[in-house]
Amino acid sequence: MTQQQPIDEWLKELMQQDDPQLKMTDKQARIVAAAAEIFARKGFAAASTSEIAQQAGVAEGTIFRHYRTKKDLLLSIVAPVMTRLVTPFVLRDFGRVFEDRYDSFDQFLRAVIENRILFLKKNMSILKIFVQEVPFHPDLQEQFQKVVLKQVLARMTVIVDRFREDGMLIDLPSSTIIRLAVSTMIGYVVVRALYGEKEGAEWDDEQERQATIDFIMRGLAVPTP
Amino acid sequence: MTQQQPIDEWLKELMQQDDPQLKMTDKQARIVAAAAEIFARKGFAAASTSEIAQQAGVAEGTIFRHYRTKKDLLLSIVAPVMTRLVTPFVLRDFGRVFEDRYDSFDQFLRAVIENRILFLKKNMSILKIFVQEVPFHPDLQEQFQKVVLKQVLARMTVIVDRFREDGMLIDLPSSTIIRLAVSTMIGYVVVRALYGEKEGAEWDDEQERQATIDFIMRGLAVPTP
DNA sequence: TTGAGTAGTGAGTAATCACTCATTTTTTCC
DNA sequence: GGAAAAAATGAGTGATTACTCACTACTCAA
Repeated sequence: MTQQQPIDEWLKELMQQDDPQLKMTDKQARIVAAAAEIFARKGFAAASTSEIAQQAGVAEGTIFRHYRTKKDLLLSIVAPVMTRLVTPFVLRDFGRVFEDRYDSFDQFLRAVIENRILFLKKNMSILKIFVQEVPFHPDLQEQFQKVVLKQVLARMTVIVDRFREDGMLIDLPSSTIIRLAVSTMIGYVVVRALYGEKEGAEWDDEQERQATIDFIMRGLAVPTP
Repeated sequence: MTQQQPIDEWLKELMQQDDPQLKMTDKQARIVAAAAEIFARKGFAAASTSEIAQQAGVAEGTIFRHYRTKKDLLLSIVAPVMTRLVTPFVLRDFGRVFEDRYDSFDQFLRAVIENRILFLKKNMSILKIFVQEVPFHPDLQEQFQKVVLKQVLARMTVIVDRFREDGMLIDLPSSTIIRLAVSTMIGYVVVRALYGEKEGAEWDDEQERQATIDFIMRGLAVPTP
């Protein structure tokens, strides 16, 4: 199964935590892995704790020894992904990006796209769970808005402002520029995930990626009169 | 509640059906309305038939007199929206569009965008249910792929091919052009739905719409060397 | 070796689930 | 107005739900 691998990869990190408070027993890790797989496949509401326990090879009571409620289990899987989503944007190192490292917007775009694609590959199923459950959990929405949206938007606004002031971007509100660029990138990522990685698909990834970046760049370039 | 209105509007059409086989009793209509509201708010799996019956002011047994299972009820709400999604694309009248009516791609884009925005306003909550449930119902996925995707894609490919041959679009695969244009439009629609119609939002709809169309046009125009 | 603390268990709980069906109410049509 | 048909009812069904708890198994420091 294609979903197993990224979960394992992500789990490995969780289990190798040095902080003893976050350290997991073997059975706890199997619970999280089983829950993640079943949540992704059936959705949170349709997933039963008994099925999770069975798939994890664990007694049902064991789940509730580690997580007070089923929702706690969901949050323990889904919440960490949010901070991991923001991480590259708040990193000092990434902050330098828009000061002097990249001198063209499309270089910057390509860096972001490549960085986030790697992230997606490792966190696909957990992100799927997150996207599926956000509409039904106001606390998740709130957390996402405060932790992710605000931070990332603030950082990106700074970048866009700088490029616009340098005459490398069209004169539109930063929010509009970000919306256009981000929705185009999300479209690329979603189509790629849906049709790009199937067997009989004709999807030249590098070509599509380049076309996407070029499209954004032409759309956001200062019009030459 | 903002969700009530579009449901009612859509229900009115259902109830005014002339085909006696599709005619609904008053109570059946109330069941569908209640189900749509609760499915949208809590998700299909978390919605209970008893709650639907209560909100509809109907005995629980009445639901199962009209719908064999809870899933049948879901499908009766969600399936019709798919054909309504395709309708404008297979309409004769719309077919003429790309023969001689519109002579520029951005005129065509604006027509599509305006047409589909009207559709969205009337079918918001049902579309929300559809998007939320598609991942968990393979039969819905299959139906969507066959009924919507194939038809709409085929039609759009013809349009794009014609505009490209007339030298009005960049030389990229039609599928790529469609992906870029559609994902940008979806981004506009989604952001508009999330942040555009709130109270304290600064969202100049006409300006954003024009910026979006312009962005697509610049991105897809033949590059002038 | 012992004892304290943690991890794991699985039968048991009340509540809720989708769905049934015998019965009653309403509508239809002559 | 009365009989046949259709619509609606709600108590009842067994299955399943998330979660509890008394108990056992294991780990590890003293």
